[in-house]
Amino acid sequence: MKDVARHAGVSVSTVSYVLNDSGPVAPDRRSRVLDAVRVLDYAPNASARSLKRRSAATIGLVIPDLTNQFFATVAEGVVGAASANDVLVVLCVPQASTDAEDQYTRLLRSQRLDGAIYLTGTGTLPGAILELARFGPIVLVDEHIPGFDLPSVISDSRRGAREVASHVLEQGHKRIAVIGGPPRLWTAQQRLAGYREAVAAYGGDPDALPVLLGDYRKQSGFELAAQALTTDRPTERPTALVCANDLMAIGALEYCKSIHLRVPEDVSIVGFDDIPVSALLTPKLTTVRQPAHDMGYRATTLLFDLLDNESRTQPEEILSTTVQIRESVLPPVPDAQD
Amino acid sequence: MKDVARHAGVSVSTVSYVLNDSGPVAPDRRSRVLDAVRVLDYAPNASARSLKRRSAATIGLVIPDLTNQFFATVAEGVVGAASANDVLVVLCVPQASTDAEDQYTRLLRSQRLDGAIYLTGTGTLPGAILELARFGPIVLVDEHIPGFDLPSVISDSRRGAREVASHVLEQGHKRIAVIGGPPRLWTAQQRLAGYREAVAAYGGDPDALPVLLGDYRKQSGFELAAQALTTDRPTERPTALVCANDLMAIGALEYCKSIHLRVPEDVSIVGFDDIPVSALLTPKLTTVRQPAHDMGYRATTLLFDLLDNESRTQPEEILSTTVQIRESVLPPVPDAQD
DNA sequence: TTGTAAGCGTTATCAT
DNA sequence: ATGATAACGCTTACAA
Repeated sequence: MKDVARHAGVSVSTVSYVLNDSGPVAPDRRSRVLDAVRVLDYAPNASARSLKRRSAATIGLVIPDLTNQFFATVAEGVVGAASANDVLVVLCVPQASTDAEDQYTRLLRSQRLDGAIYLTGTGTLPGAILELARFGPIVLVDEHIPGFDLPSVISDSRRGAREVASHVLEQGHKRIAVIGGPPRLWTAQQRLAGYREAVAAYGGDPDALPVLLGDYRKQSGFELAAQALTTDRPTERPTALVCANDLMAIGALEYCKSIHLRVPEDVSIVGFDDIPVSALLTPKLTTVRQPAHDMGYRATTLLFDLLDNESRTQPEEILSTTVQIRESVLPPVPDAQD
Repeated sequence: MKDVARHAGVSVSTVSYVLNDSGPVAPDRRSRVLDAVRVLDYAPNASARSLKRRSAATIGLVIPDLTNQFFATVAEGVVGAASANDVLVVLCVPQASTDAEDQYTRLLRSQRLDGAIYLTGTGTLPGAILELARFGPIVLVDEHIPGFDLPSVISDSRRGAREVASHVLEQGHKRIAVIGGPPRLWTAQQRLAGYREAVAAYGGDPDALPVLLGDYRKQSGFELAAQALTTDRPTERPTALVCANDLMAIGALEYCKSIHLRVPEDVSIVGFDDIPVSALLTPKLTTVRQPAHDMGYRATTLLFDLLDNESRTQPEEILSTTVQIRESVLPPVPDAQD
């Protein structure tokens, strides 16, 4: 930078002024500086800048599983919003091995990260998140810690769940089993609540709804489907499986195929998330679309608001979900033969 | 840090020595320092450290599309290796809009990134990569620029391609059409070469192999399948579609379904990559597995080698692929009726 | 409008 | 073995 100053015949502060528009500078000198920058092919040193500014223009993105396309899509939204603001995104994937949240607090405290976007999704304990939030702004995506009003962007899971369950009930299904998500996750609770609302609305007893709890992964969908569909009297077998996310729905679908139960003829299945593969399955999965990209994008702009305005913007945004009706649901066959 | 020094009754240099094991320090004083660190809950400032050390302990990961599970899996490998070395990974997703590679060179030059892992995949022009490589070490994953020996981790695409094509030929298919990838991508060339080798090995004329070139995306698989399967005389319709990646294979599969062509009874399809969804499709896709996670991991350790040893380690690693034989291939039906 | 100089929090050199 | 002290490259009062 000194070189630039010398080359342009001005002082370093002048160079800084033009580089940041942070001071008045005569037009001719400004262009001299710009020229020098170009000639010397100068790039400012970001570390020095961060040191001075006490901010690294970098946020963290905590994501439990990149191969889950819902998360991946959120991530693209985050990166999109961040790079539009010249902010870098560092990828944090909590390894089961190392206790990771501790790492992130260190990252926040050491100024390497100005804030973070946090995606839970497979049951991280909220304690870690709260710890994190003490040291810098963090915004939650599709998660909410009851009692602590952390900023977050969520989708209207409850309504989506209610609607998709209503769709199933509307088709005439009476014996429905739910494969829910990890009970400590807010989304899992919301979806469950939505399902129950639907049952109640159709005159059923929400508390009688059979619920099995999984971990949002495919494997648990498979296992819980096995459990749900294995019954002494076949006439009591559920005719529909309502799954709290697509991955588990896919697991359930696989289980059905493995025992030659036809979907949707023998058993209907619905999921939640509308990850890209869901429309590729046979049958195509009826599910609830979450605006994943948007959620990531909005979460990030919310984080930026928190970062530079002290002025609290609305700390919670709710985006809406839409039911995707596809092939995996059909009216149940009459009870008689089975 | 001054506070820590004061609290421990030592000088800042001693604190630095302790924190970095960078100098001799008496055991008692060392523990006094460690205590002070704990008491004051001190975390070193990373910006200052980078400024001094001229390295940010951060690498870039350039990835064209996170929702592609092959890339996502590579990314997990990268993050795994990086965090094992206390190095951060910043996510770079080239937005079509902004000319992105320029951004990355800035990032490298401004010391925010020590190096980068580069995944092409949909045809970024090599020029950009070379430009990048002038300013810092970058390692390519699953890509190779002929003539420039950039460090890279690749999988043995050609062999995988040869093997999967052989499998198809072995089943008795005579009329095969290839849906290839972007011609400027090395992987696309390799796979094509592999297919041709297989044809030659089976006594066919490799140059007579019908090849349509796509862009590795689902949509182009759909369109090219349409093109390949639309022929005046049905007896000349290909009985097998060999696709250079799974996404295009999936597109092809969708096209077949859309016109009620049964897979694999009417037409066999194979892909490449073995992304997770491929085993979920109906029929399950026969494909070639690339060791994606490993590729990311190894690429990253290679990058670290380049970073601290000047000693050139082997600049190109080749990992092996394995054909996954599944349901989407069957022997062709005899020509007569169609 | 422009330049001088004092930090920002580390690390590393050099005396002690 | 330990402690001053000078960088590292930038921003920003403050002075001119």
